[in-house]
Amino acid sequence: MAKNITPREKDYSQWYLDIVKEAQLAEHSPVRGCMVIKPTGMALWENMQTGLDQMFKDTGHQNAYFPLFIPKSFLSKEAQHVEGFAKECAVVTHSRLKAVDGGVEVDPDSRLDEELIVRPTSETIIWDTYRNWIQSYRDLPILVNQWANVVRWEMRTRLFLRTMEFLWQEGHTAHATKQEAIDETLQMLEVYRTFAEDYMAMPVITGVKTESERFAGAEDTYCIEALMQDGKALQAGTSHFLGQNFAKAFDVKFQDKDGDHKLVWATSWGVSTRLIGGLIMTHSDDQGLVLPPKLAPTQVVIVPIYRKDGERELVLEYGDAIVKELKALGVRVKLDDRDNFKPGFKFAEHEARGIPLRIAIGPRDVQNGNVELARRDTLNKEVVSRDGIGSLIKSLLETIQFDLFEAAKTRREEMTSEVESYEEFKSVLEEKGGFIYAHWDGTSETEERIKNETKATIRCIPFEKGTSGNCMVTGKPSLKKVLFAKAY
RNA sequence: CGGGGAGUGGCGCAGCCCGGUAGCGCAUUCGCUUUGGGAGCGAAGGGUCGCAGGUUCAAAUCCUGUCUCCCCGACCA
Repeated sequence: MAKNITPREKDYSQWYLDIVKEAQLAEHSPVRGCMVIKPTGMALWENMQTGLDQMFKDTGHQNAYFPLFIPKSFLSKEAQHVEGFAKECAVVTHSRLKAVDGGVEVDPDSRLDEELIVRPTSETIIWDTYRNWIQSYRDLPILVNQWANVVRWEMRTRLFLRTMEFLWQEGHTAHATKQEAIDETLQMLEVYRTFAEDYMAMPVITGVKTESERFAGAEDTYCIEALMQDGKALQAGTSHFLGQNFAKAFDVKFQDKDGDHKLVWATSWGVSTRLIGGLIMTHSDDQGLVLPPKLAPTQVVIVPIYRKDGERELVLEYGDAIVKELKALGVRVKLDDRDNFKPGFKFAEHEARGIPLRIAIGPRDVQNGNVELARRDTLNKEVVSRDGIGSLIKSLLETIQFDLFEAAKTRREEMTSEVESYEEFKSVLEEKGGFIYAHWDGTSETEERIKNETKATIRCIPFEKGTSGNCMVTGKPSLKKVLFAKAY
């Protein structure tokens, strides 16, 4: 195991990869562009799933599951949608292999009449299904979510942030009215904002995407945008108002109270394992991963310290009692009783894995009725009384959760600028990076020009109120400043 | 898909230029000593050198092809 996580500054990518590796979250698979999520990483994702899933249920949604394979013809039904995804699809063309001297080859006789696409997203197959589910206004709304894997044949991949196959959830809802669909879109965006901020302790900016950044097939794409420690933005979640595009493409109509047949209004929304990448880049430091208590698979680890066998039993017994007490309070706690590692090694290892709180217990502590408590986020250590440890830890976990969010928010604010001129924009982008608010004339041409010249994109048109002014590039009128950044 | 770098025991690397039976550190196993910030000594096990061809008496090393990974671009959650 490496002694240290690599220093940042120049080598942010390497720093990121080292954290993923040292924290045992995931590793590259021999399969091109794919990733193996290790048990520790999966435990983290499961906690995220649990939190999100509960929020979906609380807002009236149910889970369902749709096929992995999508007939090619489905994908061609919505013009914008095809254009967006056609270039990155895995296609199944055959159904059999046959043995050929020691190996296998694709059996040419098994060619499929219609190729199957491995879903890059499920709008098409779901809307094809919804057609049969929806007859009357009484069948609406349909509020369904699916937890699934999807495949996008990306040119370049990066662990968690962009892999060929990734895990996600995709919500797909159908509504009788436009307003109801828009409300749903915004409601789910708010769910994502709440999850990012309250669970992940990752502050986000909410807003709407420009036309060029919009989801293929959507009328409006809303998003949450987070800022990573290297000053690059990460699109952490999207919620789309799909209008009637998919209803038209898949002929999904319902008979309304007034007897008229009407097209259904749609939304879709999703977040993926990319959130784990965002979590890593939001909080981690040079000691490794830092996890917010609400999501940490293990919230507290107890490290026993001893010299002689008698001491080992003594501290383990002391530690066991604390484990029981914390478990009874619903704290996820582990006692690290491995005898083949020294305490110092364990300290470093648990820090690299991001466990929010560490309790060290030596004979001295048992003697005095104390424990040593160490916070992962601040790396501060203090000796506290063993009595009342349960309630202290409960409140400390909450404090850490809160402090992580505040620290991340402060970092983001330090990395956020507001500029008036294009020159200023370029120099801030060059020297500081981060989020930059600037006026823009609302055209794709200007947006494209800025992107080509600076690599910065419009992350979103924020919901926040702003004042009008003039586009920093063309001088044309602008209603309010929009959010720019270089992005992952 | 363009430009750059790299694939050698589980991990990190040396060896390659100049061909001659594969080495170091960490990890693993065993023993003893250690244990309040990544332990020490001794012994042992483990590799068709990414893959496929070619040159050669002989290939990790030279040649050709191919796959994968990393970094920078274009594309994207």
